[in-house]
Amino acid sequence: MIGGSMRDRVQGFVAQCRAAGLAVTPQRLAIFRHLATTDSHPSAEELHATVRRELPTLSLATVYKTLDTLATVGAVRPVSRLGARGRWDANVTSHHHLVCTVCGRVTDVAEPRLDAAARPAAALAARHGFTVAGHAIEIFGRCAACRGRQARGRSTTARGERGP
Amino acid sequence: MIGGSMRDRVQGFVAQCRAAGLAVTPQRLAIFRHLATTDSHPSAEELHATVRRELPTLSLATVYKTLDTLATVGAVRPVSRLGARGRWDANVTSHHHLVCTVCGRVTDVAEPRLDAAARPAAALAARHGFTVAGHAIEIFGRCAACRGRQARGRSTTARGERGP
DNA sequence: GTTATTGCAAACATTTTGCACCAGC
DNA sequence: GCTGGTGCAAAATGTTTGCAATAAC
Repeated sequence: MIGGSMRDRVQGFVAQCRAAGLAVTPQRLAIFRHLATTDSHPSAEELHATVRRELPTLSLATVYKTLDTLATVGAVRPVSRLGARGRWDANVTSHHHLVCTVCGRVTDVAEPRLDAAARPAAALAARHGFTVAGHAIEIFGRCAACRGRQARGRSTTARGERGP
Repeated sequence: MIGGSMRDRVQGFVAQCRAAGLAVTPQRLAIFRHLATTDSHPSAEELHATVRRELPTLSLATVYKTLDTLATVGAVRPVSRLGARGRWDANVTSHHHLVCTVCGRVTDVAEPRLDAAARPAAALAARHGFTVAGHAIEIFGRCAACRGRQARGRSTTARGERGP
C-alpha cells in the first residue's frame, strides 16, 4: 500500500476511469480497492478468490479483463514490465522491488535516493535509441524468513512460485 | 551474447555440469549454446523451434526440464527474478535490461557504473532483513523502432508479448 | 551395467475468447 | 433502446508430470 488515504486513491481512480470514458462498476472498484489495499502483488486468481467474498458472482474472466482495462488507463500495472505476467500492483508510482529468490515474495521499496542512482541509465538508454519512461530496480536475495531455513540443495532462482 | 569466446563459454558450461554431476547431453549442449548465442531472451517454445533444427527429435518437455536443470546449476537464468516465466538468458553476469513497453523487446546492457549506482540499495535491503545476492535495473520506455510508429490509444504496459 | 536423461502423451494451470444477458446512460 | 460490461463456458496457450525407452558415464 502506498501514500494517500484510501479514500483519495479511490477518488483518483474514479476520476481516471471517468476521464477515459470507462464505467465505474462495482467489480472494477472492488478489484482496484483490493489491489490498493494489499501489498502482496496478487495474481488474478488470488484477486478473484478475495474479491469474490465481496462480490460472490465475480468471474475470473472479469478479473482478467478488468486488470487489462485498468492497466490501459494506468490505474494498475503488472509488477514488472519484463513479462511477469500474473502479478499485479496498484502502486503505479515509482518504486523498487526486493525479491526473495527462495519464497518469491516481493516487497516494495520507495527510496528516492535509488531513483537518483539510476539516472545514468537514462543516458545509456538514449544511446540505444530508447525513450525512457521510467525504471525499477530489482534487488534479489533472501528474505529474513527464508534466511532462517537452511537451503536444501543449491537452490538458485525461484521460478513460478507465488509467495506465501 | 556476452564476453568470452563461444568455445570458452561452452567449456565453462561443461565444467559446471561436471562439477554438479550432470550429464553433458547433446540436448543440454545445444540448448545452452543457442541461448548463449542469441540475445533475444527466447521462451521455451522459441528455443524448441530453433534447436530442433539441429536435434529434430528434441521434445518441448525436454526444453523445459533442461532450462530448470541448468538454472539450478547457474548456467542459465530467467530474464527476471520477478516471475518473468518463459524468457531465458544464458548471460548470468550482472547486467540490466532495456524493456520496450510497446513491442516487449528486451535489450541487455552491461554498465558497471550502473552497478555502483545501485549500491545504496544493499543497505536498504538489509534494513528489511534481506540478504542481497544481486540486483538488476529495468529501464522501460520505447525502443527506436517503436518510437517511429505512432502510438494508437494511450497504450501503456505491454503485457505478455514476446517481442518480434 | 547403472543411473540419469529423454521423448511421448496426458494432465494440469493459466489466460483468452465468443456470446448471451444485464445495467447504466 | 444503445452501449459497454459481466459471467459463463469453451478454447487456446503454456507448463508440468509419469513412465518406458535410451544414452551418458
